[in-house]
Amino acid sequence: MAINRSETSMVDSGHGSRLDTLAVRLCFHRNQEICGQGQRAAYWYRMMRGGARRCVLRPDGKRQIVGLLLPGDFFGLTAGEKYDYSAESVAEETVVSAYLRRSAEDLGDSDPIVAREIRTLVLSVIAQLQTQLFIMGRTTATEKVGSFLLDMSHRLPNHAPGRILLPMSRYDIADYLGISAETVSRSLSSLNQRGVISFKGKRQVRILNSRALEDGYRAAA
Amino acid sequence: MAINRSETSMVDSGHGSRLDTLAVRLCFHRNQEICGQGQRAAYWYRMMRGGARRCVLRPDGKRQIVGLLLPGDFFGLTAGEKYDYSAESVAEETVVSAYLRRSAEDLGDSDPIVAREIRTLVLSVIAQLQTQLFIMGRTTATEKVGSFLLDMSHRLPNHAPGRILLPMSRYDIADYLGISAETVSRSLSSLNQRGVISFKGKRQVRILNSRALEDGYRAAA
DNA sequence: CGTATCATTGAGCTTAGTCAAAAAGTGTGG
DNA sequence: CCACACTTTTTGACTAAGCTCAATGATACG
Repeated sequence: MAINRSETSMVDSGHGSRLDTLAVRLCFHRNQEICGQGQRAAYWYRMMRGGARRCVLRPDGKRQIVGLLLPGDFFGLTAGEKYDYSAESVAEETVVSAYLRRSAEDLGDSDPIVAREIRTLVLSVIAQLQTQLFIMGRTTATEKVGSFLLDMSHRLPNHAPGRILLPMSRYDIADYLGISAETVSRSLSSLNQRGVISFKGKRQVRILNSRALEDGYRAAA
Repeated sequence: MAINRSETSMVDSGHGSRLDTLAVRLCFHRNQEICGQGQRAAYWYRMMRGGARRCVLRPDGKRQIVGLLLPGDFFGLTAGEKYDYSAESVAEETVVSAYLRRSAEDLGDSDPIVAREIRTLVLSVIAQLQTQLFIMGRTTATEKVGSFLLDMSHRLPNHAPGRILLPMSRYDIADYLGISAETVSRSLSSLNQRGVISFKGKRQVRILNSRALEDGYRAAA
């Protein structure tokens, strides 16, 4: 509550979407559950500010992060009746819009324009998931971290180009990329030393050589 | 053409979907391109028989497999105007249904039931992608291969339970899981020796202990 | 029967994970 | 404002997992 520097971005919700008339605004602190795996999927959500991790519980009890939700991202969309993952806020002052699923679908039935809007929105989720698969399919840890940073720089458009303020911890990044937190740290240090990125504090990153990140920069010696 | 033992499955296309009236049937040999990254996305597709790999070309020139398409799977759905990946058949006698995108969307505009059908179909693609992310997020190679086999056994429902006929090569599996082909082979051999799976030939796998695969079987000693 | 592709196995090397500790932030209460 | 506890991040040393290179078996196809 008593945070003055609110550097997280806010999505413009007033772009005239007919769906937005259904939106209800929800606010969360850090590490709060927005929706839970197995619960009835009554709402669709859109991240408006802050961020969240999408996690599933594995049979062996460990949590696995299967996505990061940033401003603009829709989530909680499922074909079945239940959410197939949980979403937990990673930042203070996380704000999401909630759309009652039933209302949204009814609106889609009565209005083809809304139906197309929903379809486009769902297709954008697919595009995001495919990008994530691409990142995770990269071979070395440094490549993954590099692709991750590039993706973040595209999905967090609020700052100056090439400047990123990461809303999540190294541990979240590690679980997201399927590597250890120590390796994330080492990769970042390596990229920093080589002049590919630079830091201001721990969470603010500046990309100096995006080409090197794209090409899958291999640490030589 | 001259293959008598056709062990690939065929999806029942006659479940009364109104979309199916638009379907055009296309047949492919092995390693043929069904749709290409960057081409105009004029069609939606559904795999009916055989299989395909979904690949993207990386900036460094290497291909990366970001998905395997099996009977029942829809693909080629994109928010933008172009396909963001290529699809290449991996089996002989691969059959896909093609739906002219414009027609499908028009039909969705005029018929809310079709609109919901499309939405459900797109949401099922999301579920599939999430499963894939879950598999790729597993830590060890043997866990990935194990999860992969389980996923295949669910997505290839044509055979007796626990029996899988893999339509793709070890190399395709390797690229799909982001590990080397040798490691795939070693993991399979290890699972075989430990009695978790068994082989009949190279491509036909039987799952003997699905629990061990789910739990993320760790090779001890 | 020969050739090409696919699959398995081995040896050595590189990468990343694990365990451990130190350093740098962050928040709280005195 | 400072001391303290707590979390996050970095770094180091060691270990283990998986990659590369290479050779050997299978399998399919002409």
